[in-house]
Amino acid sequence: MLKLVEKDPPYPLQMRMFDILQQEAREISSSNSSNEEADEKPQLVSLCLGRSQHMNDKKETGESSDPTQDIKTSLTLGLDFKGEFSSKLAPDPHRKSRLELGNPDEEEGKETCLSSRIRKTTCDGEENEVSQQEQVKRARVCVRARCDTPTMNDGCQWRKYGQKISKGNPCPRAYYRCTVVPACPVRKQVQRCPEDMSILTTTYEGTHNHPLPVSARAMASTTSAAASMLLLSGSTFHTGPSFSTYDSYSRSRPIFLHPNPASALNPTITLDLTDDAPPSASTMSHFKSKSNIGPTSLLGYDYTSGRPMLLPGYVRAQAGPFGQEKRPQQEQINHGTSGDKDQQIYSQQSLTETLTKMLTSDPSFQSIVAAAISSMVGGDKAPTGQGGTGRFGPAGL
DNA sequence: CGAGTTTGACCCGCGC
DNA sequence: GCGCGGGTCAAACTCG
Repeated sequence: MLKLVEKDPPYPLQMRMFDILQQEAREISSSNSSNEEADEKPQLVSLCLGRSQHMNDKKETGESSDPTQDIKTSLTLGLDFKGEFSSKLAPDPHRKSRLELGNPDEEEGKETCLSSRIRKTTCDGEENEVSQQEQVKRARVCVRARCDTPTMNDGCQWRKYGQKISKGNPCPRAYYRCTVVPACPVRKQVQRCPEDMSILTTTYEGTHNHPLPVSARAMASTTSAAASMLLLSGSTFHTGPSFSTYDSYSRSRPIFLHPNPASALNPTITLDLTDDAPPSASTMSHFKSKSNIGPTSLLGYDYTSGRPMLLPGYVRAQAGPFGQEKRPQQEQINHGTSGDKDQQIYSQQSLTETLTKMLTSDPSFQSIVAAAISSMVGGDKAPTGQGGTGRFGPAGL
């Protein structure tokens, strides 16, 4: 860990933050693991915050002795089901059908039959995991945030492979595929909100099967944690009232979680990071009107109180050389000065990191999220017992 | 020239 | 069975 700081002297705060994040994620992961094994609940979802089992395996076998490498490879986007990649659990139906039609797909082959112990366990196949696989297949994490750029910069490299005008939304939906490694199954959909074009909705699906760049880990762990909690609380979302964490964090801007009515078959947890929700909107919008950074960048984290807080200087403190899209062609079109662009990059990084902290470091916030999801699911599937109280603690604040 | 984007066509699931 | 809509493919195109 210290090596990281030395290695990257201009960004010690970021490194320390990830250090803390990693430590807490590890604790949560280990506690989840033990709880699940002990209770043998049918739902084997673990809140691993994106840590992939195969990384742990590598560590155990001594393949990765470098602590730096350990950190760099420890987080993945998506869910971790007992160490199995959701990529294997959630094969592309189209690809599958094409395989059945006799079109060999080398990538698919690589994904399912090459190296790693994870693949081995998957290939062995366990029928009692079918339901879990189905669940993983459908789980998505949707992030709603104000963003002027065509895509939200999450630190990963994405390649656009399609665009579609969806019904009821004049804004086209863009489809991106992770290109960090050719066989990475992670995809994301990006679409602007028709009511407010400044709001960008990014939906992540799948799990990275490769080490993530530093700038991508925050979002990865965030979405992973959110998705995990979603699955812990129930596999099906029904329409219902939105939930706000505002009451609990009265002095911070709220983060909303609400069901996605359009995703009944694909349970989607939506992390609403926009500021258009009452009642703090007025305060924040005032600030925003005078700042080019945007409201999300103003949300910091108070290590003393353990709560989110307004922290105007936070953006700069978290600034780093990461997060550049490999080909920011469209961003250049849409942006005037490079300074503005930098600020937006910082803003997005700060957003994801802050959210990650809130999800991973604050038990009370986890309780809130869990309670919110439970209430959406119907109230009778609260994450209690081994899956709930043990991880999220009592809901009382 | 390689990598990424655009865009029309195609496939598949789902509802009627 | 049919039509619709979402998701993906792949050839053509653009850009550095």
